[in-house]
Amino acid sequence: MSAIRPLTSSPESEIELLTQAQQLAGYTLGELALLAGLPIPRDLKRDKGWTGLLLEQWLGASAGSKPEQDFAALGVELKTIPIDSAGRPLETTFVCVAPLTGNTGVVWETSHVRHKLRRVLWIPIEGSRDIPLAGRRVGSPLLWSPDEEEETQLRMDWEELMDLIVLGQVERITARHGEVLQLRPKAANSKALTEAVGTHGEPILTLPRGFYLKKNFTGALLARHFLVPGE
DNA sequence: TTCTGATCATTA
DNA sequence: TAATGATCAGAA
Repeated sequence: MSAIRPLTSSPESEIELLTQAQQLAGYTLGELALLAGLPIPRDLKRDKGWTGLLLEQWLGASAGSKPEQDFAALGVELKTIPIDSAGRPLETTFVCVAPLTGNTGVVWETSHVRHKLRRVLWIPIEGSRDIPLAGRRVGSPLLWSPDEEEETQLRMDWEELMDLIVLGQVERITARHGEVLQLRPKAANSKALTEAVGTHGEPILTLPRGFYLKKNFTGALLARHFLVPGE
């Protein structure tokens, strides 16, 4: 019997990472915050990224705002995902910012979306707002890579959205585009603007956008993992 | 009740 | 401003 403790350096293998993640399953966010010496906010209204940062610390992710995978040496991205009592996602999952300029000739194979999602460590976490933040439990982790079907779904949506961006239609894109991947604002507020391409190829200013995984997609991949007998 | 558009904190 | 970490909250 040994106490759990945060990894102080980056894990050197997927096994080490997954093992540590499995150790955290069942603990509450309050317990993990206390053991890590982090203050617990009352709720997430002004600390939306708190859970993600807490788990980063426990798993030895390279902290900070580097445009890299969380575990660069392993090629693994960490994602916490809030779930309801039935294990279904409560929120969409942010993937990365969408490039709105300089996209002539871009292809799926070298896209940021594909790179980010190549290998993901999913950590489900109880997210219902009627559970106090400190009482929310961490679930069993899932180390995932998209299968052929998932990759096809992602590529189709990505190509549709990127086509619209390249053609100057970014402001006509809504969250309803895409079956599993959607484009939505990703900004401090509605006044934060970035450069994009207009209808006639001219530069325009518009809201920064991000790619998000829709709940049907993440819900299915979690369900596939947790419903398979013998796993 | 769900979903889309908007928003919050922090670090370069 | 843009990148990281995401959830909020009003409209549908």
